[in-house]
Amino acid sequence: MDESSGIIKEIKKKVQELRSRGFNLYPSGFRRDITVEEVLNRFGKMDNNALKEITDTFTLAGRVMSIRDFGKAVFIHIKDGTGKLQAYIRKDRVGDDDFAIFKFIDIGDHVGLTGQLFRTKTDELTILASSVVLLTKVQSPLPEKYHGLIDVETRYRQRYLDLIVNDNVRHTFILRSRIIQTIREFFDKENFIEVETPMMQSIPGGATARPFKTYHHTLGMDLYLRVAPELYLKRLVIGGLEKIYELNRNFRNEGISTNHNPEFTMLEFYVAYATYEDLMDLTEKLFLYLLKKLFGQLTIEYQGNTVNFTTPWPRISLMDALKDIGGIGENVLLDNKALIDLARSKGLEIQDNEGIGSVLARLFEHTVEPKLIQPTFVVDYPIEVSPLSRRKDENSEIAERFELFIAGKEIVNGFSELNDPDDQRERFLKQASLRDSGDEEALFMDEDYLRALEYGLPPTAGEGIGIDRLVMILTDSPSIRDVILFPQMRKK
RNA sequence: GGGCCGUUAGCUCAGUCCGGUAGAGCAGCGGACUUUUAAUCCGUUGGUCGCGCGUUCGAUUCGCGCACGGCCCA
Repeated sequence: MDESSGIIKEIKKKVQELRSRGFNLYPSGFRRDITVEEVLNRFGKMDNNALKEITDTFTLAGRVMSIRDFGKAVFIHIKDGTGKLQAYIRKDRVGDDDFAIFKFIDIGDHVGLTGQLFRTKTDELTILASSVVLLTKVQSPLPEKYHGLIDVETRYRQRYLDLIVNDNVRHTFILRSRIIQTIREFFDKENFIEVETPMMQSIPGGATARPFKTYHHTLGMDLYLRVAPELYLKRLVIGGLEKIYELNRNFRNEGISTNHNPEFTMLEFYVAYATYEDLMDLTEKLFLYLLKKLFGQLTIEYQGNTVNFTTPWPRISLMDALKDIGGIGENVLLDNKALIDLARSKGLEIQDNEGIGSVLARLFEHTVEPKLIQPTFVVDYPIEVSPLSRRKDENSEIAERFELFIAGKEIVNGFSELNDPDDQRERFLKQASLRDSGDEEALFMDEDYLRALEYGLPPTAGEGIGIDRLVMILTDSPSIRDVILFPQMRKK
């Protein structure tokens, strides 16, 4: 314990000194009667003459963020959950004893203050303390006030420090909360109900992704953390819950990058008696609601690009996107061997038994996706990469499916649901054979889900929205770790 | 999995190319100061230079390996 650095030793010395004087460094029961934000709202525009009329005293609490010591008087800034306010503590106001104790204060300590408001010479609204109490003593120093905390590793591992020191981080997570709240509000208004389905599943399903595996001791069975709630939500539609959504965590045992965290937040929603085209309309409506409510405008800046959400958004087929945006010639698109050669020449690893639908999808990811800055729906995905989607009536190799791209990122995946149990069984079988040949992302055969489909899933459309990526775009954050409070890190 | 970069005081960073056991600012500590706000002024403490091995008389510096992190690629 005593191997701590000099600065920590100094603080611990103060702690000992104060304790030996019988001081409680962690008292309970202090109550504030106003927050910084309320002070600023009520008195932020008053000049000193107006403030003199206010004879009330106020009691605030907050963390000490800076100290300017003048001997017999001290200026500090305190910060509470709503803002920052200066306090002026004078020996002749708080008394010799309290002032002597106050001299032990460190940056980072929580204090309670009572006093009246005034403006300083430099016109800053300030509370002139008539009493000061220590509410919580820090025993570790805060990062420096001016440069803040920059080291990204420390910011993620000790997010509390990041939040204390970096106001923009705090704003990002407050905005994240408001985004999620507004999404729920939208779906409530649209008469959806929110449901919760299992995170621990005996057969993981709903997305082609490698799952995390765990074990239930009492039941004596393997369980998987869900990669998607999809198959359970469709069971509920079968059960007659016609408009539902779930907004919660998914887990995928895959790499970590600026766009991927092993656990991430997903919104999925389902509408009975609707098609994927209806969902594209609903998605536009949702985004307009979010943008207007949160920003009061339809354009935002993301990493130097202006993104304009004005509807309608273009709807372009995957093949057209490859041709017009990816710059791939029509003759190549229609020639399987040429496509595979092209993909390999771009550095993609294509297995010999890989289907052409998969090659197309991966070429799309590589050549088109990063270029889709403005909101764009891409439609008509190959059936091969859409094992839960309904086939188009006019082309059985194409799915009634869309994805939405914004700022070069896949944000949304939606489709008309496959509700033919026989077709679904065939798709599962195809996935199972992929799994047998080593594809750990392929879907598991799910007899229980097939049984549910036998009872009749009405024509239904469903959609998933990656909430973390959406929050990235709406908060202008370059990495998913900037919008997840505690991103996954290696053990140190 | 591969490539590149980083890891030095509590924080933010120099120094390392060209080897001789380290500096600054802030923070801290002591002192002065009752309207400052990156307060100011005087003085001052603080380091297993990420870890290990190697080369060398001598390694924070050079080499190799490892750990953690970042960016890019797969």
